[in-house]
Amino acid sequence: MRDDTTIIGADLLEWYDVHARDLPWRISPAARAAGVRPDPYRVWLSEIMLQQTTVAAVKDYFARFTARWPDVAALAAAPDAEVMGEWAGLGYYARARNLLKCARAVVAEHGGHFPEDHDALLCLPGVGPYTAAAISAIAFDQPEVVMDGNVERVMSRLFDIHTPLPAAKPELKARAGELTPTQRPGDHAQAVMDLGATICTPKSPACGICPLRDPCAARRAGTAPELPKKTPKKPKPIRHGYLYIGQRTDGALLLETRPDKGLLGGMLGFPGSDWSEAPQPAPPAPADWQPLGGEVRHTFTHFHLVLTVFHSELPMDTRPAHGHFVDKHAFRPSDLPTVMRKAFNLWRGT
DNA sequence: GACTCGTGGCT
DNA sequence: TAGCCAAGAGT
Repeated sequence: MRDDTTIIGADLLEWYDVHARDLPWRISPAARAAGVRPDPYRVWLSEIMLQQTTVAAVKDYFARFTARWPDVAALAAAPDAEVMGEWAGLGYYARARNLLKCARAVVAEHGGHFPEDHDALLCLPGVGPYTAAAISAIAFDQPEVVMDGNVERVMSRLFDIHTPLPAAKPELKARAGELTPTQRPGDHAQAVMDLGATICTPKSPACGICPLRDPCAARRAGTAPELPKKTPKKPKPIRHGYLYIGQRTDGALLLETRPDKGLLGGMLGFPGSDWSEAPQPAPPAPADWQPLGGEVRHTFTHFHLVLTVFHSELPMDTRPAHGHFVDKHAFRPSDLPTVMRKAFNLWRGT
């Protein structure tokens, strides 16, 4: 039967066959039709990187990761510090910690192959409802309902749903489920996301060239640009902190590997105070610490941070209370998360 | 359901 | 400029 949802699905796939984005981790719809299957490892890696992260930001990281670790076994065997360093700058570092846990679990518990079963995928570290469904759909062509920000936006507009997020999620998922076909479910999932990324965009949606402009209820009602509704966000407080860049006489830098839990967990950084309204100075070793001119300003998801950065030369016999010295030639600023790299650049004058 | 958890680009 | 936004997961 050709009900409305079937027509929408067909129009979407027809559009996708022509307008699918060419992405490094993707099999084109033509190749897919010819029987080429995506590499589950690359699908998984891309989906983890793409969580709350733009395609543009992911591309270079994906290329470096796959060049350095071509398969899940290679990644599983990598030292933690190398993976965290390669992830530095991409953000949400729990993803990198879970990435390694997941790779090692796939090797240890699944013989180095990603499980095809949705529930088994959901048990893997860092794989939640979205990613499990995405891997099932894209890598294994299973008719799972893939719900991400794009799908939420497209569904809320297609059906003119004004219930604010996140309360609207169950209804939006139900609508998405009705549209999910049994034929080419993987391409369908990617088609909805491509539509959301290129046509049904958050601001100024290109309704005039949308393949779903006829059935779209929000287009008809003129409400597309204001959907989906969202519950208002809290204002971000300002926190302050002190950071200490110590350089030993031989050029080695005093750094610390941050604890796995919490902000920037598992990442390399300069030692410092807590980040709060009124932080206590916390030099990692007694020295003549001097403040750098200027401050480091950085905004995280839920607060603004202002760091006062101190620097000092440290004698060769320094035994720091916190952190460890990293040889001048072994240190790569690119191993630092962005806020720490800002402090490094302030010190070096860039 | 409410928080925590990064970053860079765009308006 | 300041806020909004991106293929969410874990607690």
